[in-house]
Amino acid sequence: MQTFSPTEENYIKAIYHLSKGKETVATNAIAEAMETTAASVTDMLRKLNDKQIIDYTKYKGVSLTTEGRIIATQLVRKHRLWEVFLKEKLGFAWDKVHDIAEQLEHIRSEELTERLDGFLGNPKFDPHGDPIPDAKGRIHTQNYKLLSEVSEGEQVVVVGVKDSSAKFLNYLDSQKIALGSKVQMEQKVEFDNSVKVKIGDTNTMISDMAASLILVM
Amino acid sequence: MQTFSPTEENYIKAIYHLSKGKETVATNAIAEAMETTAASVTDMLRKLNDKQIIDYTKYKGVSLTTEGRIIATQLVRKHRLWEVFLKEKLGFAWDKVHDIAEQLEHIRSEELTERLDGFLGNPKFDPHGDPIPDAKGRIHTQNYKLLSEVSEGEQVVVVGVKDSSAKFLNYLDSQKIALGSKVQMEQKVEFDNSVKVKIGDTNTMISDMAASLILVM
DNA sequence: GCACTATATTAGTTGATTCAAAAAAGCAAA
DNA sequence: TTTGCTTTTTTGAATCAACTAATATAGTGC
Repeated sequence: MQTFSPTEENYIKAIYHLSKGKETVATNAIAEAMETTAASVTDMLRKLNDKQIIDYTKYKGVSLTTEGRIIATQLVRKHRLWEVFLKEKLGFAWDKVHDIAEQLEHIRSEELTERLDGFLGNPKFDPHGDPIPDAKGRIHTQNYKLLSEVSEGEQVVVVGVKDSSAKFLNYLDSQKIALGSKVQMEQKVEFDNSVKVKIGDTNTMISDMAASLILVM
Repeated sequence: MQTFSPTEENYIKAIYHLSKGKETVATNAIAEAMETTAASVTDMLRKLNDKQIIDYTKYKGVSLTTEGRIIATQLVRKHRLWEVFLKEKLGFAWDKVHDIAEQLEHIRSEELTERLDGFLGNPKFDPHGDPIPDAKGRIHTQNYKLLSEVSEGEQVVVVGVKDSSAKFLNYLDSQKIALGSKVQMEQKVEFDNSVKVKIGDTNTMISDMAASLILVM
């Protein structure tokens, strides 16, 4: 299996992020994002094209190949998992985690990534609220919604949280809310957007703040 | 503050480890340790000498300067802290942690190191039993001894453990042994090397296996 | 001083990354 | 379809880190 230098990986990531929405990414767009010149980018594009990471046609922009997309999502996965670790476990402020994660994402060890994921409780979102791809590179944002968005009468299952601090997890514990819990939306209070839900046989009030951090489907 | 490439850092670490006991380290010794040629080493020595990391006199071998020694111990500190993390938190086997720590030790962030240290409970030893330098680079091996080495009648204070797995820490908890606990050695049993100690007002039997993992002074 | 070993120097290679300047391609309006 | 403009590519080269083979020199034990 071929490996990539940190610089190559950063190019791959940049192309991935710039691809959002667009079919192809322009050379100049990459140059701007990487704070370098178009000439350097063209150089790297030829290299990544040879390695079959991108589909590159001169003057026509680039797109990631399937393999390129896998590499990119794995980088994003690692980056965001490390961000969760830095914030939730080491207590870094959420705005300080990015730069260190930028270094940590280049550590090469699949086993490390998977063990870290498990250790963190398979988080679905990083401290900035961005979704974390799973080991296969899938991001399932669209399937999820927030508990605060569920309609009255609807029954849903808890699949994740956007905040995995000890404080919030303890709160969930005390309310008997866990991953996999079946939750029935009983009533939505207009006044403060809090919600009344039924979990098992008991009714519980949950504030809007908490309900906006609980992911369900 | 000047920074160093991973390769430079590896040279510094090698010189540090080869300095054990000796006054100076020979070029060839470094070449062998780094699996390279003496010529490459000489190159790097000149470079590190210019950066004031080592004292280098041609044909006379090298030694680390004070600054070099600080950098080396910080690298060792980071390496061993990450090893503890990988083993105790992520559940890696002790013989698998070295290679990944070899990568992680090059991550640049003092705050990361100090927060990691705190998160791990300021461990004094890595999974191989090697001592972890503190933030100031000090290694206090000589002050410590194992509980199993204490003489009858002696009173000591618990300052660390060599195994910080949940299993062992739970055991210590149940025996009311914590960091800072005063322990009086009552009796050493010759048959199985277990020890009888007094903690507060209560007497407890501790097996040789456990007593050999508890650091006291 | 001789022979041997350790070390240093020289001169050059490789690979990664970058860039300035010039050329080419694409594009769109006249 | 020509012109003018923008974008992109190519060219040619520079830099840097790391390394090495071959050669020269220093140190050391006898």
